[in-house]
Amino acid sequence: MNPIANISQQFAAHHYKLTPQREAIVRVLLDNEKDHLSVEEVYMLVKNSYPHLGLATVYRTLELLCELHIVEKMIFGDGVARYDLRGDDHAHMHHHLICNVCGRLEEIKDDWLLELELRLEREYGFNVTDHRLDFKGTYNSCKRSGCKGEKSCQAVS
Amino acid sequence: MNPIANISQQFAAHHYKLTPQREAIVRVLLDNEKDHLSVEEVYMLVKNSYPHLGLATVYRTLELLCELHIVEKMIFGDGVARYDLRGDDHAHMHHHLICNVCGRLEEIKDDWLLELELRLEREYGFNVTDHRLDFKGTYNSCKRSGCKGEKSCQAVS
DNA sequence: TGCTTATATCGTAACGATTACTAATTATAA
DNA sequence: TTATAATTAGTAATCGTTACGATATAAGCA
Repeated sequence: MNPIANISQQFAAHHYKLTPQREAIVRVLLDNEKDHLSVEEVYMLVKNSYPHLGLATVYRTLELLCELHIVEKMIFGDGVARYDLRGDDHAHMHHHLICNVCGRLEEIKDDWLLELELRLEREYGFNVTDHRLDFKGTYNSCKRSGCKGEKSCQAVS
Repeated sequence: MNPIANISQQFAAHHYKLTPQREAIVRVLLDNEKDHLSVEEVYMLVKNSYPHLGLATVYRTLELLCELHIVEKMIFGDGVARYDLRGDDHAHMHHHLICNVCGRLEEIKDDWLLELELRLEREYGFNVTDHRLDFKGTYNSCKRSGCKGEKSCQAVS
């Protein structure tokens, strides 16, 4: 199914409307599916198709999309929240490689932790609904070419 | 070695001084080693032993401790940064279980990912210096007793 | 078609965590 | 002691985010 129609249905199912503003925001997310956009980035991009749209609407719409589980909010510790469309296929598998040198953020679509989740269930009585795994380190290619300086003291995510 | 003396040495080694204010803050961290305190929490606690201490000093000191790798800054997405003493033994193994129901945060001191890190080195040319793994889910005990309502839409960390 | 009510938007003010800045204080060194 | 550097306190400024009041749009109904 056409993703916009699909999302429109999800809105309707929860008695929300897919207004032109909301649709413009969703299209930006669809067009940048690979990225983890911040609110400000979405705001800048959506201005191209809908110049009049307000910042507060972006905040509200992203929160709504999050509530409907269409996007996911992620906090990487860089001071801004980032949002990501969650494809139906890999519902909750968020593995990231974050490079100390160039700051690049690679997403890995692979579930490496199923076995661990079973273990948590057994040993801790903890039923996992979501997980997130971030690796901080250096790409060998970056180390050789030395693109940029290292970032300051920061948590992994 | 006495932890305060140890930390004092690390300060000296980097041409910093362990002032009374800094020591008071470090003691609060030592006394609450199990918790992940926010700046505000440290501030409140340190007021007991050093009532005159200013908030900015807490910020500065925690940043300094972070720079010296004595504490680690963590962003859990609840709007505040949290800090944790990093014991010498488990330098960078941060696994958390975050309960949807009661909000409890359990830390797991165990390195489950050594094999994965080797794989990243081989397959991605990525050398891991740090990682973090958060599981969001429900303790079976909480599910049964139903302590509190579920939190709003939030990222794992 | 009009009237009513609910929903959504806009722009901006308020908020809260963090950072930056200035003056005052303390330690260090000559 | 005097000069210099490091540290602190207090507060103003910053910045991402949220809340608010007024306006606009859509839906329901006579």
